[in-house]
Amino acid sequence: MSIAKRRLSPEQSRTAALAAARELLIETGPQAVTLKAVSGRIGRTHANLLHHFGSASGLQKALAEYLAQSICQMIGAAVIRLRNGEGTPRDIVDMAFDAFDREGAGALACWMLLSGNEDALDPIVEAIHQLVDELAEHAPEGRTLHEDTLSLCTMALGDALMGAQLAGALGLDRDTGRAIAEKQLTASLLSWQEAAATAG
Amino acid sequence: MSIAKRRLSPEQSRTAALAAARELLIETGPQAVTLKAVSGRIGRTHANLLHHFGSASGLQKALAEYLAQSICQMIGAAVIRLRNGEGTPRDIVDMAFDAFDREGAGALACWMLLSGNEDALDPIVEAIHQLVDELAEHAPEGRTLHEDTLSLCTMALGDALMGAQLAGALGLDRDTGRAIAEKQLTASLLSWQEAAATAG
DNA sequence: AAGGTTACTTACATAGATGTCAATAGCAAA
DNA sequence: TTTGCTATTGACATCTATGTAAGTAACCTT
Repeated sequence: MSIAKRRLSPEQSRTAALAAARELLIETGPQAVTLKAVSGRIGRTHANLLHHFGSASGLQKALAEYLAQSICQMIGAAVIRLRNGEGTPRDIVDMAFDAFDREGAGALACWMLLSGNEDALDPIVEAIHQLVDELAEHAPEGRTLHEDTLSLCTMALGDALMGAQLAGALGLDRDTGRAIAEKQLTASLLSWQEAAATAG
Repeated sequence: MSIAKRRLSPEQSRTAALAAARELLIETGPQAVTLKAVSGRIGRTHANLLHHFGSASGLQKALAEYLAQSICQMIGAAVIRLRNGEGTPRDIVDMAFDAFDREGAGALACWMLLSGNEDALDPIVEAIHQLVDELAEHAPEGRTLHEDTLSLCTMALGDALMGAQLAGALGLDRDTGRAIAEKQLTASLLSWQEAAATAG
């Protein structure tokens, strides 16, 4: 009766599902990431997703992990490039803002928190933690990026969720938030370099 | 058969419902603000809420309006007090952060956006717009608070949603976000006062 | 080729949220 | 008191998301 599809490896299935979930998240928002919608997009049934992810919140958690890791990898690489004199602070700012905005990390994090599914946020925080730790290894003594990271992530999240509406209401350009963040990060990095020059 | 409760005026009913909805929002999050939960808390039925608010999204929109107006009124008063030499910039920062955090405005705004119910966000943006317009009337020439407002609201929203987790992961105090915002706002206000002193 | 593992499906079950509608009854006005 | 308005309720209907269970079939191993 049932015309079973070609069998995919669990790994392939999970990857396809997460890609579809990510698309839905970015296109239509968190509410659109349902078992039915995701499974439909990859040509399977919702029971299939339950088979692979155990539960709906299992899928959410896996999506969080997937997004957080790929984004943090991207940002980490950019920071290291900046250390080596390639690129500008603006690149970092843009990347962080895009991660929370266009890449859907903001919507995801927000979704997790609001749905009370707080432990599903762990992968995101974990990935940020890991990124910062890694970056700290290359930092000058007595100076960390922690406060800059906090400030940048906070502004990027807020901007992703409400930036467009706020800017519109205030008669400002859409990228005013980015510009402010860039100014702050640049100033902070400059003071850092000066401190390092003085110390060295 | 049915033992009808004492009849309240539509105004009383709406007020009681909105107060209950606000409590639920702050205590348990947006997902808890359902017709059943809200009506149960004020001792009515969910059909009663539908009678007064028309629909579930009608209730949400009314809640948004209610929160936005009360919060903006509070902040506006504080800004004016600051202008008159009473209080510190930190008061403004605290108020904005609390509005998005403890007062539930952040969760509400986020909820609106994520549920695709974007027009329900209008009252919030409208209230902010109104507040800023009102404050602008008392501002020195050629200088507005718009960028400061954007920056403050953005950071307050981001901090409300992810501040605790981020600070924890980065080994920072919970109020680091506020401290950063305070530093920025203070600096901006100082440059404003200097400019005003030079011009005057 | 035979058999076992398991990806996959269909069908069913459940729970919660939203919404409709007719009926009841509190309250004010006549 | 009587009458009209409407706040309020209970019962019912629907829709969506999630989850369960058992059967089917694809693929790998032997």
